Amino acid sequence: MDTGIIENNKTQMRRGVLEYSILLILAGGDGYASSIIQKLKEVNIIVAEGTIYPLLIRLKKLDLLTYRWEESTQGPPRKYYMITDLGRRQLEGLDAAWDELAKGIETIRKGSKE
Amino acid sequence: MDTGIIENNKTQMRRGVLEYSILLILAGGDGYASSIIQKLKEVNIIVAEGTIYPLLIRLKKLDLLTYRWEESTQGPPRKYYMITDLGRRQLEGLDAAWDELAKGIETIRKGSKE
DNA sequence: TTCAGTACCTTGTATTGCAAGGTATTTGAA
DNA sequence: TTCAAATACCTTGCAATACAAGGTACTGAA
Repeated sequence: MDTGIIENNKTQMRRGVLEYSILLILAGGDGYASSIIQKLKEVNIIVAEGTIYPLLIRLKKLDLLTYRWEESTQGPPRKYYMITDLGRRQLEGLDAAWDELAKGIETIRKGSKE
Repeated sequence: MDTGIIENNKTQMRRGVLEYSILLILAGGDGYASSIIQKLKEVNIIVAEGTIYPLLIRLKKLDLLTYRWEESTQGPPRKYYMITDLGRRQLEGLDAAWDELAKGIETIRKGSKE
């Protein structure tokens, strides 16, 4: 595996915000694994299947998500995930955590250019 | 160990940007472990010693940092780390990676509020 | 019946933040 | 001199987790 420093760090950065991103996406509408991956890809956050499935299961176990099965006209049934009330509440905390982090980085960034 | 979902996620978010933050700080002036921890704390990025030492060693091995010893008037000598030319070049890539991620999150965020 | 497309999921590995614990130097008070 | 506190340095082991790789199952068309 290659993993330049940058590539590796992108993975690390992604790591921190994946759960947050998924909750954000589902707060905007229900989705199933592949559709979530697709939405993330659209904003250049690339995630593998092997990452997303365990993550959805974890969030479900924490009662931040639930799901329902839904038939598809194109292939096997889909597991549509929905955010719960608890999930929405936690999402507020994550919003705040992200804001704080982004602000922190901005501050350091400005300081390093004086 | 407690680890609410939020607390845990803060750790995860931090994880992704630690190397980046350290390089940013050192791009703004040399520093030693404790002074770096202090600067991070000032922007609410809390890091333990056990995190920072291995990280500095790793960045040194990658030639993104070097160091010099310097006497202190207050305690034992300090290992002052300095960013290298290679480090500065990599930092540009990390800047871009961060911008991309932050933009991605912003986009999802807006989408989830329609 | 076979194949392609889509969806689901699991296992094993590598990375890495952090708690906990340890060593060494300096200073100053007893 | 001796000891404690403050300040540095560093290492070990654990837990969390992204991902590559590999697997199962359903549908519809050739």
